[in-house]
Amino acid sequence: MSVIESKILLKKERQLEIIHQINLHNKILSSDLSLILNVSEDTIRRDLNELALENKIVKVHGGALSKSYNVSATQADTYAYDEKKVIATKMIKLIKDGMTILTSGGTTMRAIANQLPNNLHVTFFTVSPLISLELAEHPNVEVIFLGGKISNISKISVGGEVVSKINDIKADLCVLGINGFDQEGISDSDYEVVQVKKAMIKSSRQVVATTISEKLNSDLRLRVCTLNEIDYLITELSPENELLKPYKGLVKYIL
Amino acid sequence: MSVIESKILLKKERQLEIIHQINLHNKILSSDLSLILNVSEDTIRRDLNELALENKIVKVHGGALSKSYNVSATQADTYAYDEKKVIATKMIKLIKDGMTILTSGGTTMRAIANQLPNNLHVTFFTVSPLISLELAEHPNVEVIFLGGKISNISKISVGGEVVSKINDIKADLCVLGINGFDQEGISDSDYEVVQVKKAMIKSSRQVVATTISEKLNSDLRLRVCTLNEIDYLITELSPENELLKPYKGLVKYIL
DNA sequence: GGTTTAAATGCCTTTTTCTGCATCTTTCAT
DNA sequence: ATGAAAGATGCAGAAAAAGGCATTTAAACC
Repeated sequence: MSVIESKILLKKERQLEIIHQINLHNKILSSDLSLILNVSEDTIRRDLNELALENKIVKVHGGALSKSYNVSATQADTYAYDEKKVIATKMIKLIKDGMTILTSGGTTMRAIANQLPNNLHVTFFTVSPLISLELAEHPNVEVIFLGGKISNISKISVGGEVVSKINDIKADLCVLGINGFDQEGISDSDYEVVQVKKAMIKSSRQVVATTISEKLNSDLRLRVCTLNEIDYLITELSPENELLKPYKGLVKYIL
Repeated sequence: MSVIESKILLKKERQLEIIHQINLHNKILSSDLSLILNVSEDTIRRDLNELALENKIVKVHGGALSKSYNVSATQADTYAYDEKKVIATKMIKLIKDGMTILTSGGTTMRAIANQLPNNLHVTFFTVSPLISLELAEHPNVEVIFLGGKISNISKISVGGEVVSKINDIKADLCVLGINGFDQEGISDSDYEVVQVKKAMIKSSRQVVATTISEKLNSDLRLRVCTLNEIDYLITELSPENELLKPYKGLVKYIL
């Protein structure tokens, strides 16, 4: 740790200290720096200007941010794609020839559909146009799309017709992409999506919840189901990971 | 760290956190962000506006959506895209507020869906996952997907269930993408697709056939309908073009 | 060491930015 | 169709940035 002495620092020293602080905290306020370094905010501002000009930091109103903190302009790719690929690999191990599988939408599900091996002979029921297309690329997969009104927000089909159609199905597996997950269970923020997911759970022998660990311990407005309704929880983490401890015993299997 | 440490965040930081939240949940409500980030909804709204302007997110009434809903194949590299855009422009002139429209799949239809002006209030019934997604981008369009088995080949839903569902609809307009077209009428090579298209024609007051001129004078194995069942023929050519002469009088309107 | 010179710093004033509030309009769901 | 929720807009106070100016400081030169 850098001890701040009352001694006066040279300009160069001070700027090094500023960079140090930013690397440490990813951000820093001009006012804090002024206090720490015992110079006026004007001086700090001038320092930050110089450092920004040298591309050492990112200057923002009120202070500065670390360069690494700043997201690249092109974040086009799916968020956390690597994590989702790990999840897909684990998920696919649960799928056996001849199964009937009910699935929702979401980018995690898309990764699963994408990674699916071509030799699997299974039937998928889905409410997501995107997933249906991804699945339809696999020659031995039968894809049934459960039609209905397409929600502008969630891009899956919703409404009474879908729900009643789901009720007529008896699936081996239900694979859910998750938005909110905590000790209380699965939650979501879209009323119509919740209705669909609830129906899917009810119509399946086993339920698999898939989510990247970041979504653990988040609670959204509407409840989809409780933890005891879930058979498998799949994240990109190893089952022994600390973050999964709270769910031990509450969910049958954690993969 | 995504953990909110200090109460006060810099504006840029806050916006990064917003993007993070959206990537995590695919969508987010302004009110939730206001709570999470401890600022007024006005500020959130301004942030969302900025981020939308930078094309980082998609803003909707009440919150924002993740931008990553794009389907792999981008529009621009579809075959004969320019021609299809011309067709789309002509086609869209036939659409009036309040209409119910029945559509098949195909890249021409996709161009139409893409070019659709945002102020149109119409209801689309479609059997194509791709078209449904494209249409769902338009806030004032209601999209109903007619579910069923997704054909691996044509990537639209087919089968008895779809056909009987179509029979229950009464649409103002049927917009067909065409594969084969000659003096005998419309033809196609996939049996299941033909069944669906036949049903669509039967359920619509008016039928619009759209095709690039390349497909004119081609005959495929299976007949979909004869020319007198078609109300409009739309190609990228001017109606006076030599290639369209053979169809004068056989089709009501050539655009 | 003393003087010169340029850089660095602090202070002040003027702009700009940010944010919340109030008001009015638009949109949405019932 | 109508009431409620969300959005847009203008305003004001607070905070931060920018630029000019004067003073101090550090270094360079003799």
